[in-house]
Amino acid sequence: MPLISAQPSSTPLASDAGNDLRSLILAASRDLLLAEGVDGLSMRKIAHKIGYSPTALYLHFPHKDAILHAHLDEGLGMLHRTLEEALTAVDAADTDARLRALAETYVRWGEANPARYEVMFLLHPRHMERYPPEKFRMARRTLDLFSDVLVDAGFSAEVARVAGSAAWAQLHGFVALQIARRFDVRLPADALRQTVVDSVVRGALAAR
Amino acid sequence: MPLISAQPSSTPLASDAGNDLRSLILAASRDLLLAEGVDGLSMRKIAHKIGYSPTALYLHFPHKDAILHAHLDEGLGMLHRTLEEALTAVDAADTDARLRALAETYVRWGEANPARYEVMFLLHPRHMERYPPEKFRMARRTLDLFSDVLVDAGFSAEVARVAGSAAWAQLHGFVALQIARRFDVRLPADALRQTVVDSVVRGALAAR
DNA sequence: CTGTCTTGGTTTACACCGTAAACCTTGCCT
DNA sequence: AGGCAAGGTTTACGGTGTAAACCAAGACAG
Repeated sequence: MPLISAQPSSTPLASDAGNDLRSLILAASRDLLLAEGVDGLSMRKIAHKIGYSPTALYLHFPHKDAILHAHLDEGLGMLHRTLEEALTAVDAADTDARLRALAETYVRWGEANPARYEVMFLLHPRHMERYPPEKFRMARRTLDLFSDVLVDAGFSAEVARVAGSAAWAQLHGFVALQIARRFDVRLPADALRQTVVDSVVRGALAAR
Repeated sequence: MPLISAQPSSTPLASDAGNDLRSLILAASRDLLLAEGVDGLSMRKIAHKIGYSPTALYLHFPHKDAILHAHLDEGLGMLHRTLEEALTAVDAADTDARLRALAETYVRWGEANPARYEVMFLLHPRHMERYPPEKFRMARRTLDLFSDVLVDAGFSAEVARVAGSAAWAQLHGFVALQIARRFDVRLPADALRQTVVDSVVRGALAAR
């Protein structure tokens, strides 16, 4: 039992419905993450927020990165569902429209969820060294959405995988620079995003 | 005078020819940077390496980020020269070839200089807060190489700037994921890079 | 020649970090 | 009642960037 009673997360998700400490940690760290970004997250801050001692967190997570990984998984799930949903809203026979939906949705999701995107794709490789390989594999299911569309369009599996990864990389570049605010502020963001999406869709279709 | 005599940098550059402490700091931090990456760089390590006390570094740099920024500038200069050189090796009238040279060279430079690329474009925004705005502006000269080619090809200045930034972003995505080792290792790296470069060049040309 | 100011450092200290090790308290089971 | 396991806490280590105080040597004015 903690010394100080914990205050509930401001935005409880279904996944931390339980009252166990693990759920408290996840909820508190999510609050911190969304409010202050990934470098505003420390074991001591999380612990303080929920009224436990810092080392209590190690009863439920082997290290800080494991907490990061939990949020990575959560974000991956969110993104995956968002992309799948975007696909359903579009003519299943229209390859161009499907790719465009995927690309546009991916980019907009990243822009709208910078802290989550950071945990998912901007984390330094050092933080990924202990990420379980089987989860790594599962994480690629999201990437597969791109190549699946290409396979449906008649691309060979091999080409589709390369083209899908290429498309992902190109979109990632835009999101990463956008989140890092590296673009000239005078640049019209909408036109820029549009140009990138167009380029990626066209490039994927031409990869055949 | 330091307590311990400093050992010279293993790879002295022209820019730190002087024997003053500032040059020593830059040389030592570059060694550390290239050997261990950006998170292997600490004020204490640099100081120890050159035989000074950690706080001596603050006589020549206002904070650690300023040291990072110095290397950022250096890397930017290297990249800029590399790209310009690549342009001279190609028919000045062939827009496609010029763009392709720029794109391919950019990507390969990033892959070959991961530690420098990290300092230049992968640093957390937090480290850029104190980066001098006038240098920020100068840094964009490199990006301008892309849009200049498009302007030469008859694009309007406005469109060229957007398309140039878009091209940069897409290439950056590939380099960033490559450096972070996020791609499936079974994916053929050459085909992937080729696909990205093709896509970016085609996309830029189509932006008109 | 002496006293003061400046330059270029050092020492010490603060507030933070992740986390290993030892310890303590409570409740269950035999 | 005795032992044990679960679920914590305390303390500690080695690391971080950097602010503040201090100190020694040289330049220079009176």
